[in-house]
Amino acid sequence: MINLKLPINTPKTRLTEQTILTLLNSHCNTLSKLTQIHAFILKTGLQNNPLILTKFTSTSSNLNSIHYATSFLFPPSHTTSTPTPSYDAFLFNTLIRAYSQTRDSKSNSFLFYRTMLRYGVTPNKFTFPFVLKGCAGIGSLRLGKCVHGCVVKFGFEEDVHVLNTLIHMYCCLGEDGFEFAEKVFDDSPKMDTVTWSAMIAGFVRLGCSSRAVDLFREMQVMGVCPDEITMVSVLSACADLGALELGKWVESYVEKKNIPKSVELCNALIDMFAKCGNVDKAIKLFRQMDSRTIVSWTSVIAGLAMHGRGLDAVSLFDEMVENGITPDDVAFIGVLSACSHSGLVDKGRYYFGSMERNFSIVPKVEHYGCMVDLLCRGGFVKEAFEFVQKMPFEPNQIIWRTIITACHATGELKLGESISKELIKSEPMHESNYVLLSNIYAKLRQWEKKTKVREMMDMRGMKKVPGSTMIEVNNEMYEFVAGDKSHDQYKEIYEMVDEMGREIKKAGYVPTTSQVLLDIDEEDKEDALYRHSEKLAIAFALLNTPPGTSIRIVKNLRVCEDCHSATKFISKVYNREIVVRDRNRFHHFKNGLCSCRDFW
DNA sequence: GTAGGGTTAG
Repeated sequence: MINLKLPINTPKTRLTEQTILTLLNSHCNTLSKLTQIHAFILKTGLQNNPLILTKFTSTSSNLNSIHYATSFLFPPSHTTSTPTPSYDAFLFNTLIRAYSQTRDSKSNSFLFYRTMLRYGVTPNKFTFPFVLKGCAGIGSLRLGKCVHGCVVKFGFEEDVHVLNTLIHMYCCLGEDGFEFAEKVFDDSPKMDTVTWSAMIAGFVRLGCSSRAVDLFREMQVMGVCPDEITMVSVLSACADLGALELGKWVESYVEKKNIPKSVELCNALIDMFAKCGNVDKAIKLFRQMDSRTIVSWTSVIAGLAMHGRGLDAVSLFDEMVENGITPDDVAFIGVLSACSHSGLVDKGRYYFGSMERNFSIVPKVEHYGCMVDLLCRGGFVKEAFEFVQKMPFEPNQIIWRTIITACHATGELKLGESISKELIKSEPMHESNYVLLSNIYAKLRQWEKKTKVREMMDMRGMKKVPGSTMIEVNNEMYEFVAGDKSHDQYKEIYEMVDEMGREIKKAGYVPTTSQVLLDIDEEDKEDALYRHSEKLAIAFALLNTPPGTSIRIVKNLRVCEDCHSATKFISKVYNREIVVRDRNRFHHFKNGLCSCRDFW
């Protein structure tokens, strides 16, 4: 209980006001203390004091206390025997800001902006950045445009803070919103570091990382200095592209320009190195950090998971817990996927169980998804199926696709067929559902049915996402698709591919033609395999990089069985370490072996 | 009392 003794002989109201403000400054970190202070405020009759109202709102840092503060400000009508308090813009701004900073209640920002107008309070220049930040989390373009209209109506369309948040908000509203972000950006009368950062981050969020990098270069040409926040987004873009050389350049740029290495920047560096194939460097940076957050730990754990270093990931997770860091739901996704990629079925079961038992974290659908994947890859397809039927959620599309992939791999083709058909019914515009069904028919050698699936896709105007491989050579990113002839060097590349084929065959490579899901003869199948984008990229790398150096490539889909086998031989015959990032994980090929131990 | 950033199952 808070002990309050009021000194004698002081003007009572003034003194009480100060006491409450002091209390709010020092005792506001939990809901129960806030409740006690509230009781005290009611006792003193100061519940309408504007200073106290604002302080009470601004000190409510977690969601429960914000809700509590709200119910204090806007009590249910039957309890309002006291006169209506005097609300001002400052008070509303405080409340709107509090909600804009929450994870799941951002929409209340807009709600209280409306309440503000209803109470006849005019928004000021601080109001809109908060409201717009809230709107960014709601995801409605219509609402966003409506608030944009309000910005204009109240005459804040030239305020640089407002403009920057406007760009940010539109960037959070998907492709449709993005057009408006670009328009605001292009028309901006004042552009500062934040304006550019917001737009660069927007490109990354939309998955247009190379355009984000282009914009960063443009920013430099325009003479605007990037800061640590800009660099975080640029590093995200590098991570997404798998552009290690560019990422390293960013790291040295940060050093050279003395850009402060915030925790977030270090986390972004860790993530970049892990996603660009150098997880050891990520660990090194992590160990050098003075202070780490849960995100730092999770980034390394997820990085190790991606590289198939499950045991390292698990021991880092344990080390984190031993260090008194409470894992959150994201950290569990990291450790569970680590178990999954390394076949650590029992460990995965243990961590899943410990979520609620030891940390009171209720597993979300993603965690169940990890478990399904873990069981499927571990060969327990039947158990995975039972697990899905018992789980407290409706399984989502991702979970069904995991099971179908497992059915394909383990030969449970009839089961895979029936689930795929159901999936197509429920989600007819998702092309990968058709691809899965078509692959199953290919494995069953039912060419007619397979053709029908493809026809169905054509009829609905859908196309299979083409496989593509990216490679960074001399700080440039090159992209290859199957059968690509757009490159200047294409003749040499195809000659190299032929040579590679001859050399690895001598070493014992046998093409895995069953993977080619077309009804064509074996020789043509072999030809189709040689045109795969990853083989073209590797040939390109062999031609354009010094002997003995490692080759890093990034594939947009999962690496196919034949390319996996061929790459093992190439690594041996040409004495190259080849690091392949596919859609799900990394493969480190060295001396004829792969780090995934053919388990992926 | 204002804006932009880091980890997330296949």
